[in-house]
Amino acid sequence: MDSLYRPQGVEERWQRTWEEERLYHADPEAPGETFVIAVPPPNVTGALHMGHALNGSIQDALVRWHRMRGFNTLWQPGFDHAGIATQAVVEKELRRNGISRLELGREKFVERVWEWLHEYGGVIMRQFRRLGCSLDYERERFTMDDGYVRAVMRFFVHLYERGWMYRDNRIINWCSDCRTSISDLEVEYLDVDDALTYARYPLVDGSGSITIATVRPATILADVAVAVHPDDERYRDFVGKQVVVPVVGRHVPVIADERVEMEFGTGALKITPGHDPTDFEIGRDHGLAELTVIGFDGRMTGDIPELLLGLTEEEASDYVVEWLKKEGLLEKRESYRHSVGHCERSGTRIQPLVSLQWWCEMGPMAAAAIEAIESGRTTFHPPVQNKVALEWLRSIRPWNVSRQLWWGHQLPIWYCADGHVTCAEDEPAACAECGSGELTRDTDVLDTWFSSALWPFATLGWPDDTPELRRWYPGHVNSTAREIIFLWEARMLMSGLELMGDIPFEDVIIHTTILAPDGRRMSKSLGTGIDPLEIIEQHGADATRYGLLKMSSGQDVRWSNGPVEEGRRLANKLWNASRLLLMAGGEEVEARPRELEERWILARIDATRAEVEADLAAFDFSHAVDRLYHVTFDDFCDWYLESIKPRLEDADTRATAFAALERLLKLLHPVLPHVTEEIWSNLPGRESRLIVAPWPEPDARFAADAGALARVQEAAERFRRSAVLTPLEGDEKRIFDAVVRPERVKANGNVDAERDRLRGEIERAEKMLANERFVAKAPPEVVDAEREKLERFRRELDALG
RNA sequence: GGGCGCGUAGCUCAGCGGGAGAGCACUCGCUUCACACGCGAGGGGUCGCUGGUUCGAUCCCAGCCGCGCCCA
Repeated sequence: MDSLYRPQGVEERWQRTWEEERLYHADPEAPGETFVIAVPPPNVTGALHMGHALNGSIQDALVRWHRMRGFNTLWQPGFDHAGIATQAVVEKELRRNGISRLELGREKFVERVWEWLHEYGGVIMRQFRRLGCSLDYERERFTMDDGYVRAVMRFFVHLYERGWMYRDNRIINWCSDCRTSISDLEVEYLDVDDALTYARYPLVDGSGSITIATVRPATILADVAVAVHPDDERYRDFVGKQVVVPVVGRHVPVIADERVEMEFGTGALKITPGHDPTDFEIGRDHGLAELTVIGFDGRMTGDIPELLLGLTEEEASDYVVEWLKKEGLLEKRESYRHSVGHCERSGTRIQPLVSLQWWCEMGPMAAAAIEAIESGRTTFHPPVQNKVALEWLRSIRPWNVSRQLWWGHQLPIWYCADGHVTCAEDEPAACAECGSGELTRDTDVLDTWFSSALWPFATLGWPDDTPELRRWYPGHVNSTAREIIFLWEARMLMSGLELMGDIPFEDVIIHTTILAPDGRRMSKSLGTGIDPLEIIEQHGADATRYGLLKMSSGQDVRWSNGPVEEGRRLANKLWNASRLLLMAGGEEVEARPRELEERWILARIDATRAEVEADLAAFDFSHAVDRLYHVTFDDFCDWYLESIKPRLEDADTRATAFAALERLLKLLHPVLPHVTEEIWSNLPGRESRLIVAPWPEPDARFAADAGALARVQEAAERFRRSAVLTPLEGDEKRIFDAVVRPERVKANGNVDAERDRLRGEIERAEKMLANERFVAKAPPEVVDAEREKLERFRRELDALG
């Protein structure tokens, strides 16, 4: 054994071994209480980033812990098909070869996507393996698998039959770059510097004009009204009158609506239901027309002057502003900074657009999810996230599920020539309404998250009644990043309750966000990302896992190498501690403590077991890992091993030491699986793997000795600090001599320094106890504790003479 | 605009009503027969600011100043 632990090679070897020996594999027939986590399905085109690595470390720690505890444990792997992202990647490749998607045609294009995926897709599962994640890779699922597609169709038809799926012309978020609608959750709001244009709309009766303010002059062409607040005195007389829309000359009414902000601009709002979400709502309530003048390609269209057709919005805006100026209707323009929706994938400014799309009514499903959270059947961690999830569910709006893409689950909707709608899982022979055999399928596909919502049970075979589904649904834990709650957890809850009649998981861990070292988000586009695989190469997967868990305290943290290096030192320390024992030899592994320090370390390890269990159960990984670090360095190495060194040739001592090490390795395994398995394999008489070794049972036999070294440790501290020897006897003296070896230590301090320290302590305690109000009002146990401390310090000072 | 959170040692972070902690970095001493990715010792903090509650506040409350996130 090398004196320096080198994870490279060791880790890959165990990763292969565990998987080849099928130790990651879950069997529905196997006994035991179940523990199930469905991995948040990563994007099939994606590569491992720090968030995945953190989430993988968290889930694997829980999974390994439960597996050791004898649970029937499933960690379900797989991918989602990432409609927009995948289509974009393949389109980009096509363009490099000078081919457009449209030239190729839908069928051929989809074939190309599959080819691309077979070649380049799914790398992330290899990367999860490299992190040591014990997913049941044999069960890998993809949201585009045949069986999964059937589940998605079943879900859609189910919702349709419930009356919750409908087609409607409503305002959507259109990305003219991706050429599809996107959901509200895929819109990212960014501050943008714009100009606010103040334009006068003359009254038709010639009695004056009303001035509106807009950041989008081009949309004036689609105006159908001007709205003012009903309480706004300035405009009271205008309500009910008609104004002339600039450029197009349309006569539109001035209406009153409470949604108008009196303080904004002039207090008069132009209403463009075709291109603004608020205007759309107002328009619907007032029965206004929904004109659109910007098309799916982002260019001007519709019933507008011919010379504007085909212009960009910006060009059209320039034209409108010039026109206003020429006509004397431009009051002013001023710079204006505001928040504007952008497509989170392409970065393009979102075009709100009225468009015919399929919608899902979410209210009833949300109500069930709300109940599940309120009743505590599903709990978010940290608890504040319960509120966040509830808030969103309570204000839920219809979900636009149509995407104008080719890659994804095509809607199970067919239209006949008369426009009748037939919804069916499989292609129907005839129109459900008129019997016509001439049917065309809706060309849209479903939002990727529509299929991900089924992940916890579609991966287990739903809608079939499979042994897996019966055994492993409902699952237990879901772990994710904060911004995914609404996209995924909320929807999995809703679909699980609706289709399975039960929650998909009991606990949702919303993990820490790891920021770049400078405090910005880690992002590929900003160039602030740190590649976890590089960290693994440098320090090992164990150290990386340790570091990530150490950083995972709940609060967002800036990435630093420190915690990872701490993990590397821990692995190295453990390795060398094991070397010491292995080099001493011995064939037995049995706890038969003869000496105080042996009972003490067994008690300390058992206490750590309880603490680590409590931490893991509370999803407090940072503290769990911290305890493991200190019990290994401080208790096991610095005190226990040092104190048994003089007796290492004794068989009982070695057998007990192996037993203690074995327990320590078990506690560390969920965090540092590789180095612990490697050491385990070198212990005498190993026939099974640590990964499936039983987690240590509670062992109270030595609990009474958990504090047995307190006096020795205090004496060591005093001696090292001031060279003052505390009189000790028996075991305490023997341990002190073995660990501290006072004969070899040159004193760093002196008796005077120790006296000064004790005098300071005494002064502080005396001052507190001299305060009558403290003695009268503080809880008696606090006062007593202070008195005891004072006595102890006085005793110690006396002992120094 | 609505909501949430954070400002603690040079750095990254714990602690959250009774003597300010960890890891790293720094200084000093150790070629101690497991480990220098080690062992031991040490320096370093008006716990963002201002008030309030309390016998006692880094911790609770209010306001302010910075920083960030989520949602619209």
